[in-house]
Amino acid sequence: MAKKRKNGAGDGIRIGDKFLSLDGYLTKKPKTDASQSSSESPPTNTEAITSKEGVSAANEGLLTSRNGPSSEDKRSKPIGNPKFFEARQALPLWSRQDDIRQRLRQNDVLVLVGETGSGKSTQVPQFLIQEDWCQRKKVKVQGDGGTQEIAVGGMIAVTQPRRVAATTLAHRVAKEANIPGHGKKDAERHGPLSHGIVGYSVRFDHRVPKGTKIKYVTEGMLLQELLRDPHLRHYSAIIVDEIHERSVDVDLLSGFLKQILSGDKAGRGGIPLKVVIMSATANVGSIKNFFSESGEPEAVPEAHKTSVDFLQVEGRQFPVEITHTPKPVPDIQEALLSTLFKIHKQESLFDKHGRKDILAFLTGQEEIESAKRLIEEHAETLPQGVPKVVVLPLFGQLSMEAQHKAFQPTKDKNTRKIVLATNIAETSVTVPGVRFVVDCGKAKVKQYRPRLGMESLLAKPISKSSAIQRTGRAGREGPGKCFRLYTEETYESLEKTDLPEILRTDVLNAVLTMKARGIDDVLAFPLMDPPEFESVEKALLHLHILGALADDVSITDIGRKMVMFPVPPPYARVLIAAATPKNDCLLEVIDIISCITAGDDIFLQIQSEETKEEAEEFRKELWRREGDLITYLTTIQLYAAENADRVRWCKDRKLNTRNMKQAMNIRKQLRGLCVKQKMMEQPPADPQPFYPVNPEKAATILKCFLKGFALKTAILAPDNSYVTAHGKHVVAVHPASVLHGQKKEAIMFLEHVYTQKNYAKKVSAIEAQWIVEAMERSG
DNA sequence: GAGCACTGC
Repeated sequence: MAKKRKNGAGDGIRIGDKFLSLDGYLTKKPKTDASQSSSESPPTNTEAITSKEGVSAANEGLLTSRNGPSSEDKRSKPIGNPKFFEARQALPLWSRQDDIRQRLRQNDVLVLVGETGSGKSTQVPQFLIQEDWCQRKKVKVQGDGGTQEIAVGGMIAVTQPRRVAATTLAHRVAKEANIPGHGKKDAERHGPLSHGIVGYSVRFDHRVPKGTKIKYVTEGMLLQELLRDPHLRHYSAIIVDEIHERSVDVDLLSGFLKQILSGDKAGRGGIPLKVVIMSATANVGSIKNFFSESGEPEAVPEAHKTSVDFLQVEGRQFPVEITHTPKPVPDIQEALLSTLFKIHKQESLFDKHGRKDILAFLTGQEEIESAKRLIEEHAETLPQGVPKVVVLPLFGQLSMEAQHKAFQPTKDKNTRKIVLATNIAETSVTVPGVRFVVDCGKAKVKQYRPRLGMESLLAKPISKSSAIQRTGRAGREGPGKCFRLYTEETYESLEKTDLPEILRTDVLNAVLTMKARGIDDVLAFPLMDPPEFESVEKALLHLHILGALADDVSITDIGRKMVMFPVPPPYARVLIAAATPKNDCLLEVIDIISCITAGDDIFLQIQSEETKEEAEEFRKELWRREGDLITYLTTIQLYAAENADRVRWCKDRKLNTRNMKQAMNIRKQLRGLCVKQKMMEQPPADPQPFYPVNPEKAATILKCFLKGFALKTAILAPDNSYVTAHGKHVVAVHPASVLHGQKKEAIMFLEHVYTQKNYAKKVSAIEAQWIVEAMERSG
C-alpha cells in the first residue's frame, strides 16, 4: 500500500497538476469516492465521472466487444525500477493496463478520461512501449529519389501544454522506467535523463538520450517537429495529454493527427500511427466524434476509417461539499469577506489530513489587492482566541518570491492562510494545504475581434468545467468545501466548457503554421472548432500584407523563413526586415523582440510609493523618448552588459528577473537561428560594453518594426487624441508606456487591448510619413 | 493612470 503523505511537506508542490500527480503515489486513496459518500452533497467532478460505473466500453460501433483483458497477456509485470512497483500498482490506472493495451491493439485512437492522480500521464506510455506495434520497423517508402528504406516508429511522444509539466513528468517516469544500474556512470555525470528510455524536449531544453522510447514534449515542440517530419515517422504513438485545455497548438496538432490517421499511410511505409487522447474532464463527446468522423464518408475507403475507443478511469479526489449562495450577491467583495470569515470562525485550522487553508478565485490584480486590504482590516477586529489570518496574493505579474510565499505553509501554527488568486491557481500552479475554495464565478478572458484587429480583456462568467476545476482544488489533500459566490441557477446557466483558444485569438499564426506544413486549403483543414470564415480571411489578408503569402495565397520564401522563428508572424517579419544590408539592425531588433516575447512586461508594477521614487530614479537611465521599444533595447543592453549582479540590478529597477532571464534565452535562440539562416555573422559574446543607440539607428529600427506593424499605427488628431490609420478608431496610450501623456505626431503600437479603454501598448513615436513608406515597400 | 494564464529548432 502506498505510504500516507506528510501534509504540508514540500514534495512536488506548486508545479501544476503534473507534479501533483505525486499525490497519486504518496496519498492513500480515500476509501469513499464522492459518488458513494456524498449523496446529500451536490455533484462534484469525481461524482460526475464515477457515476457511470467508471468504464464505458463505447465502441463507436466500429469494433468487436471483448471480455476484459486477455489472459495470455504476458506483460502485466512491470518493467523498470522495482523500487516503484508497489506505488505504481496502487494507482487507479494500474488494473486497467491490459485493457488499455487491448483497446489500442484493435483501435487507432483511444480517448482516455482520467482525473489528476489517476496516473495516466506517467503510466500509459509505460504500458505501451513493449507492444509489438510500438517497435521500430524498417520499411520501404517512395521518396523523391525512388524507393528508399527507412525506419518508422519505436518512440512514443507525450504532449503537454506547459514546459514544466513535460520536464517534471519526464524526470518522474525516468526514475520509474529505467532499469537501475544501466548507464550508471552517465547518470552520475549528467543526471537521470542522460541515459535510459525516457527523454523530453521543450524550448531551450532538450534531453533525448540515445534509445529514448518515451519522449515528453510541449505541444508547440511537436508542431515544430511536424515541419521536418510530416508523417511523424519517429513515432509509433502520440499521446496527447490535457487536451481539455484546448490550446491553439493542441487543436492544430489534433488536425494533423487526424490527417495522418485517415491518410493512406504511404509516408509511413504503411505503418499505422496510434493516438491516445487524454483529458481530465468527462466532456469529450466532440473530441471522440472529431477523430472518428471522416470529413467525406464516401471518399474514405473502409480500410482507412479511424476506429476510436473510449475509456474512463476514476481519479483520486476527496469529496468536496459545494455551497451556492441562495440569492445573487450584489457586492462580490462583501460576499467574499463574509464567506471567508465564516469559514475561518467555523472551521478548525487542522485535521488528520493536515492544514485547512483557503483559496479564493478572483478575477484580477486590482480585485485581489482591494480584497486583501478589506480582509486585513477586518482581521484586526477578530476577537481574542480566534486564530489569525494571513492574506497572500497570487497572480502572474507578481515576483517569484511573492508567488513563492503563497505556496509556503504558514510558520505560525495559529494562523490560517488565505490565498487570493487569479486563474493561475486553476491549472498552472497548485497551492498546497487548500481545503476550502471560494469561487467568485468569473475570470478575465482575452478575446480577439478580427474586425477591429484588437483584443479585449474583460471579466466574464466562467464555464461549468472551470467551476468544477476550481472546486476540485479543495479536495486534493482531504475532504473539502467549496463556496460559490453565485446561485445554483447561475451555475446551471454557465456554458459547459470554455471557448477554445482558437476561437478567442488571432489565427494569424495558426494559418501560417498550416500553410507551412503543406495545407493549401486552410478552410478545409480538420479542426474541432473551426474559427469563423471572417477570422481566417482576415489572417490570410494579413499574411499577404506581411509578404508571407503570394497573390495566389501560396506560401512565399519570406513566409517559409518566418515560420522558422518562435515568435508571432509580425515579429518574424521585423527580423527579416532588420537583416537587410540597408537596415542592418538585426541584433538590436532581436534584443527588443526578446524582451517583448519573454512573457508579461519586463517592468514590474511598482506597488508602494516609497519604492516607486527609488525605482524610477534608476529607471530614468533606461527611458528613451522614442518610446517603449527603444526603452526595452536600452534595458536589455544594459542588463547584458551588467557583469556583477544581475539580480540586484533587476531588483533596483523593479524588473521581472524571471522574464529578463527568459528574454536572454530567447535572444540566444534567435541569434542562433539568424546565424543558421545566414542572416548575420556570429555575434560577439556577452558582456559587451553599452553604447546607447543614436537617433538615426533608432529610426531605422522603428521603420523595421513598421514592416510588421504598419496596421497598428495612429496619428495625433487636432483634439489631441490618437486615431488609428486603419479603421479610424481612437486609442489611448496605456499608462504603463513611457509615452503615456505625451503628444507625438504619430505612434506605432504593437498591442491593442480593450480593458477600461481602447489602449495602445508597446508604443513608439514615429513620423506619419514612415507609415506610407512602409506600406509602399510592402507592396 | 492600470496589469487572466500558457507556449515555440
